[in-house]
Amino acid sequence: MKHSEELLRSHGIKVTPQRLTIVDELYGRIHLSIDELYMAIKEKFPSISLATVYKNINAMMEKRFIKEVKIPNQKSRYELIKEPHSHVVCQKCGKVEDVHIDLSTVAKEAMEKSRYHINEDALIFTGVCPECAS
Amino acid sequence: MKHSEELLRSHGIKVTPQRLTIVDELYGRIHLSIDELYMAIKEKFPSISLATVYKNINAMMEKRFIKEVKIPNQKSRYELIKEPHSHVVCQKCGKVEDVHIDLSTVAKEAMEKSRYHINEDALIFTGVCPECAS
DNA sequence: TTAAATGCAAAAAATTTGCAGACGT
DNA sequence: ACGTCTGCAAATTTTTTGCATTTAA
Repeated sequence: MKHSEELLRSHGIKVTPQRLTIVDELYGRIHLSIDELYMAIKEKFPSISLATVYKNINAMMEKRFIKEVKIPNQKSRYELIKEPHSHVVCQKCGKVEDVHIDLSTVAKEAMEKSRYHINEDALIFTGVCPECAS
Repeated sequence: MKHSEELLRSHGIKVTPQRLTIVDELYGRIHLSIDELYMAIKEKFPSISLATVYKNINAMMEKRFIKEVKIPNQKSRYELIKEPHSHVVCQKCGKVEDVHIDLSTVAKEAMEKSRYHINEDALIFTGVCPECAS
């Protein structure tokens, strides 16, 4: 069984061609905004409606297998949930990439200083990517 | 001269009662969404229009003395720019607080791993505040 | 067979714009 | 006096909703 189909099935959400395309797209490009997603899907699936994309993104977020990445000065993007990681975003070209950094130490410090019981973190670094730097 | 007036003046933006109220509001409550801001200001300044709030928030962001804080599962909030800091947000009551943590070590790690030249970070911890925990 | 998903159009929500009059410098 | 800001209404943009039809299980 295809990876994307398995993902939908295991989260108790109906497997439709539209949804498979959305998930496949997210496997391939990792971070996509609603309209990037919509346009990308329209190529493979011209009849899809924007409302369907919205409905599915919301459904998948409720089922907790994709999540929204809120990026400074950009539209939100969506990604499949995998192991915890942070993001770097290029302020020149807008590119977004994953970066794996252990945040347990800072999370511990945040708990001590804030007295909150922390269970998630979202860290986004803004800077200039190697391509734009050269 | 009032602190808020000085702030506007020093950023080359005209001092109006509406703007003073916006800045004062942000001094007092630290993190406010557009409509929290709008409603709060309406009390002191019933004639203010929502468009004015938007225009001013955008103007102040361009002048770089306030910034948007994008929070998971919530509307964006805005804050006056001060020394760098992170945020904790309570997933029960929605409260947002500052927490001061030194991120230079993780930023360095992000630079090494991503090869980006990092110059900003935005870190938000999600958890449960002491009040909601008890 | 049946509950859920799709696609459309319409509605609602969020944000921006244009412009005449008011106001700050 | 001049250029900017305000407030209103209208325009755009973004997201959600209702509903008839189709589709997955």
